[in-house]
Amino acid sequence: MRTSQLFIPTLRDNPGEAEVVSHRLMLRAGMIRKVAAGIYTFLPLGLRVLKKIERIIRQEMNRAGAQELLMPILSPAELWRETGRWDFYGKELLRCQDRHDRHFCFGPTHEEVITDLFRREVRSYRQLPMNFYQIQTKFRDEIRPRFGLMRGREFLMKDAYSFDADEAGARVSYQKMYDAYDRIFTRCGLKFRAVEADNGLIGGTTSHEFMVLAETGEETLVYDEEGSYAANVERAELLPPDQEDGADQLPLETIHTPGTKTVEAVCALLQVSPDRLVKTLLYETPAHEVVAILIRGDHEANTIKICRHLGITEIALASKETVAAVSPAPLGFAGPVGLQGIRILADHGIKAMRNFVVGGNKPDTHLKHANWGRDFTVEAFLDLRRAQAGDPSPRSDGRLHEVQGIEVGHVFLLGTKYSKAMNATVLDAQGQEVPAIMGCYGIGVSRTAAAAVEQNHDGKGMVWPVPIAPFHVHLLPLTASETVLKTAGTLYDSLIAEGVEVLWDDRNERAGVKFNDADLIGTPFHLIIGEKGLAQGVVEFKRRKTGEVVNVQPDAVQSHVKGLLSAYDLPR
RNA sequence: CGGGGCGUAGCGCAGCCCGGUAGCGCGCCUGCUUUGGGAGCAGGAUGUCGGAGGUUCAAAUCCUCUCGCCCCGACCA
Repeated sequence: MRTSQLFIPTLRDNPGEAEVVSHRLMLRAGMIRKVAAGIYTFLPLGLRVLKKIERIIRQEMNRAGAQELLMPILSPAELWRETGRWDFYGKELLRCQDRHDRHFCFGPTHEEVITDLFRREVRSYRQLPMNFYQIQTKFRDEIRPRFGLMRGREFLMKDAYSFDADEAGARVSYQKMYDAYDRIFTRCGLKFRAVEADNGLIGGTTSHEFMVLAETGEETLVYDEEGSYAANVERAELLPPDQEDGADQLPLETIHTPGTKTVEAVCALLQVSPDRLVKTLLYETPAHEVVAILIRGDHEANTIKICRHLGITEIALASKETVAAVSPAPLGFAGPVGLQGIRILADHGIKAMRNFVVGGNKPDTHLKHANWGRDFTVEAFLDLRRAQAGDPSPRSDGRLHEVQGIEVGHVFLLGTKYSKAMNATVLDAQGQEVPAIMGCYGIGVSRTAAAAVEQNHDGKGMVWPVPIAPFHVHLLPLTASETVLKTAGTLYDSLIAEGVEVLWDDRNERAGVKFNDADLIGTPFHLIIGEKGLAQGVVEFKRRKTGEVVNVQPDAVQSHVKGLLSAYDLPR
């Protein structure tokens, strides 16, 4: 493709609207343009990347036995009412009405639509397993779209849904998808990690997230170097301590600690380390129950774990007013000793502690040498805190490490949540009607493109992994001289004939402009043709990622490129 | 939804405090020269100053309302 025939409006300056690197570079490289908050047009170059990713996904989904179909963007309210999600999904579900005042929504996901299809068409366990997928535009009316393609409202997603007659079959279907995802992101040329994840509101029992590793990722993952455990930090399990502190219990001491509201301040004043302190966090449930959570001073509470233990979906730190109603202590001085009428749950790290410091449950007071059991009663010791680097792995003798990631895929074993709600059943071998066991599997296609940039860029621009690069080779004739143009034309034709995707910068621009645009666009290989090289009978091949340059004779270019590309499993 | 910031030429910005000719750089158009890391010279085009009201002889500038965008938080497959 010639640059003169491809709309690539590159920008020299950083657009003011973009903060994160993928957003900035994709705008600058002329890949995307914003239409409204979280809504983008893909320009030709950006679309080529999406299509590459799509091709890899299609191949691997098909190989895994899934069948492609295409569902509508709009779906009728009735289906969503059946599962209760018409109300439950909240404002993220963008709704509209047609001319007959019938209610519809823009699909944020398609469990309802696919389950409706399934129940109408499939009768017998003999037809299973089945797995349907589509690559389609989704709409989620996010509270705050941001970071360009990373969290758009309209985005391209691959979603798949598996149906099985029994749990064992469902696990096989799940594993197939897990393996397919592993191949997909590997083939995309991305560094990623699959981690155990929280099922959240979608329900079900098992889920894994596929995370592209990037410092700018919003998600935090923990893993042990043995490879035995990797999880989203919000999910990461921590085992109870295996031994308790056997020290003698010392007498409780009251200490005057005016103005020391933070863990740091208390530790500085009392000359103790934070791991000798227990903080008392007062949370309020949606039903206005106040719960005290005890966490070691150097640890952080994990609200998702707290919610799971309490069997609720959301919880927030109690307001000043609520705190005042249950404790005479102002914020910063809450403590478990003498706390009346509310549940006290402790992270199991507390179980190993003796003679620790707690808030005094009254103004300007802390207590030293507090002990659970003697000074206050804990309803239960549970896993309530957020994992952090250095914590012991729950599956090995190793320690956990932390790394940032971008969620690009999520696989769920759903169970029967949707099939039961919508009465999607098949007859099993005994002639009994059983609800289908479902799984659902998503890949954010446009987000994968953005994540690839977050992971692969430098000061000059993007550095695309070869399999998803918009082009393989960027052909850069540096002058308009006859020999240079002739060589460029010949090489272009010979590479195109071999199926190599070449972007030929045929603009009458100076070398610097072409180099800078090429670096910005980030095509993996630059084929540079200049007078200097031709005088010595060579053209130059530059690898974008390393800047490494090799001279090649024009005759040898075709085989050289074939050699370079043969190292990759390219989508066809 | 809470907090913060920003809307002035295609892009990046200045001007606003202290009201009085709408500017700079890049880009764009024409011509000539130039051509290995964002060229030079000469000439040229481009603005409902986000929108609506108000104050004023006079509003990009002051006031009120509104719309949009970005960032932080809450939230999130």
